[in-house]
Amino acid sequence: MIDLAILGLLTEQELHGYELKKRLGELLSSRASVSFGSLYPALARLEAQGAVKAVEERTSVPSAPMSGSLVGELAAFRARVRESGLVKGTGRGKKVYGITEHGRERLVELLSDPDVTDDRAFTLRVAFAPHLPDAARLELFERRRTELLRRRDDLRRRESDPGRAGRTHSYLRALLERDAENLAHDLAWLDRLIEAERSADHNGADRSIPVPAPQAHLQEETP
Amino acid sequence: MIDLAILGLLTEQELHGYELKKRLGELLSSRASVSFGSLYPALARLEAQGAVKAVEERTSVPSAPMSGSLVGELAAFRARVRESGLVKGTGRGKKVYGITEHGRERLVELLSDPDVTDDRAFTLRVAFAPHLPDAARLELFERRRTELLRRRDDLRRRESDPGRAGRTHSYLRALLERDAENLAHDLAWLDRLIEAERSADHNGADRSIPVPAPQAHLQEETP
DNA sequence: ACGCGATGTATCGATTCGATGTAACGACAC
DNA sequence: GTGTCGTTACATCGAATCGATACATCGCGT
Repeated sequence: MIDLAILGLLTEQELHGYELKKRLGELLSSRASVSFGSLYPALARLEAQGAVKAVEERTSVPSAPMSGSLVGELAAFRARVRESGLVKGTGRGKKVYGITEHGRERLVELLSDPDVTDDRAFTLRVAFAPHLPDAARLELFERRRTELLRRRDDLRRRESDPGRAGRTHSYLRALLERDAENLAHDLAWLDRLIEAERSADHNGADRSIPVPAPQAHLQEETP
Repeated sequence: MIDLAILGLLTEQELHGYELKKRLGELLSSRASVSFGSLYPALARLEAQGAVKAVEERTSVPSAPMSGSLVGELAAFRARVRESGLVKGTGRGKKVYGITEHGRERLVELLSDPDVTDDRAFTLRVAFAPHLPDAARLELFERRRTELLRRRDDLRRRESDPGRAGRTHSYLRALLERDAENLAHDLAWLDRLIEAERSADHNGADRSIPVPAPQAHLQEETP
């Protein structure tokens, strides 16, 4: 859900569309960002719902000395044209969005919804985890863990399926192997995260330091 | 692209929509399959393009003894209603699709297109790699390798970005770490795949055995 | 005899993507 | 100063896809 991403980013800072997309690109690891074709409609949607609101609209920086009257005339003409709505492109004039109280509520709602098991959504939720209370955060991690375990069982069932054995060539086996390894790796990472979370909760919990140690893990097996 | 998936599966065996979806679910690892909302339109599209064609349409199994004349009346009535186009659902009557010569050409085209760097697409391509000549297959793997290296450099640049240092909390660092590890892991897997491919090409190349050894790797570093 | 879950085809509205258009701005060249 | 190029920025379009839902039949268990 793109709504989650927008609200999460706007909670931390007021931003305009273009900047929003850039930040999302960093968060979601370069690829797998969102396109303008979904971002702008989503912003309009959220604004209509009252979850965000336009804060500022700079049509022209007043400090810039325009020197000539002709330039001023031109700008005024263009403003009139734009106002008339006869032209598509609106040119420069960044719309800065901010989150509302309602938007903040919606964010917590989206962060906690247990029905979404999407990978992208989980990444976003971790990124915005500081906005969740400790209990909800741990619950989120545990739910993810259950989901990953479910997938691993799925995979194992498929690996030891006598039916497909015949029409399975080496490349398919390689893919299966990759999936299994990736899954195991993800589980190990998640377990480290949970462990760090637990030990941070025990004492006073400095939420800004606990980077999980890169080698620790507590992965039980079901052989 | 869903076209790739459909054509690839139909090359190996004639199938109907529902079965197609099931196979795709297995191939793309349970989640990340496709929905009927894209599958059926895609099949119609491909049929219009002449890449696939409906082979068989079983409307009713003739061996089933319907015993009563009333049942026959009812079925006839329903057939009439369906024919009139006033009703949406068309009920049972599986449409089995097969690939055409044109479809086979299109498949090779889709398997080789160098502009698609999508993860899903790569997985599908590996799954259907046996339909590619040796050279094209190796090229595909090498292109993937380049793409993964590009992403790794992207990630490293982001890791050592002094600008973001301030507003980066522990969860963001954990996410970044996860991405880096996943990427390294994927690269190692790919290198094993390439290695297996190369050694298979040297001799007679039994394309059905060479599963890459789980521990080998030849990952050069850019420290 | 009957209901219920699996198998099947199909469509709808909403969302998202990818491409494209428009435009202002900064910077540098000349 | 005035081209014109690259970056920033907003916006929309058509196509692809999703998730939900409808409709219909088969087969099974009870």
